[in-house]
Amino acid sequence: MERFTLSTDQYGEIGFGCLVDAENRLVASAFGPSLKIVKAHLANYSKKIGGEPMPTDRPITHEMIRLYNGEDVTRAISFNTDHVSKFQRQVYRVLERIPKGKVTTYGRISKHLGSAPRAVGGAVASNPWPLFVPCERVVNFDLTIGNYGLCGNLGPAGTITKQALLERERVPILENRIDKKAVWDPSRDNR
DNA sequence: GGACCCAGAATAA
DNA sequence: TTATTCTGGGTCC
Repeated sequence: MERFTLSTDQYGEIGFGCLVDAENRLVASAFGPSLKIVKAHLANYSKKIGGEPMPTDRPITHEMIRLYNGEDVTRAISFNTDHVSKFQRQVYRVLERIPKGKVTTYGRISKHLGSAPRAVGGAVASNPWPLFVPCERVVNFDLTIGNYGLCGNLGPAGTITKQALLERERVPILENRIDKKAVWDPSRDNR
């Protein structure tokens, strides 16, 4: 049984939480409409991968709130990737390269990786590090916002949250649709 | 292996 | 523009 620390924070109505391992690597993060939901979600995740969370305070949730507000983190975050598949890691590596203020589509990522859009959708949906890995920057082929899961729950609240996040990152949005100018292609820009 | 899942894409109207 | 159909690939048992 691995030991993790669970730190949580409240910012306005929103609850934030981070699961961190003994080496100070981020195992998972979550945010949602209440602290209770976030705690339950992370406790459940921890159980799934065979860990035991101990509550503590860590400044990492402050970094999370910065990201939520469309700001940058103040230090490098290292991730514990032990519990995600190889394919997921490939997808997340692409997500991390999406510049702030830009978006890409499931189809573009799948073409870049030689995979299928729905498979990418599945991988993005199971992103353990929302906000730290910017899964909100992936939208539908037709540039509508698409879905966003809050603690694993899909629904209108997720889409509203996703749009708000993108707006704070200064992604141009015209009537529920991303401006074409903001589209970034993983195959064209190999920084 | 095989069944089932997916936060998509393409097509038709 | 919406509704329907078709996908391929990943994951879990």
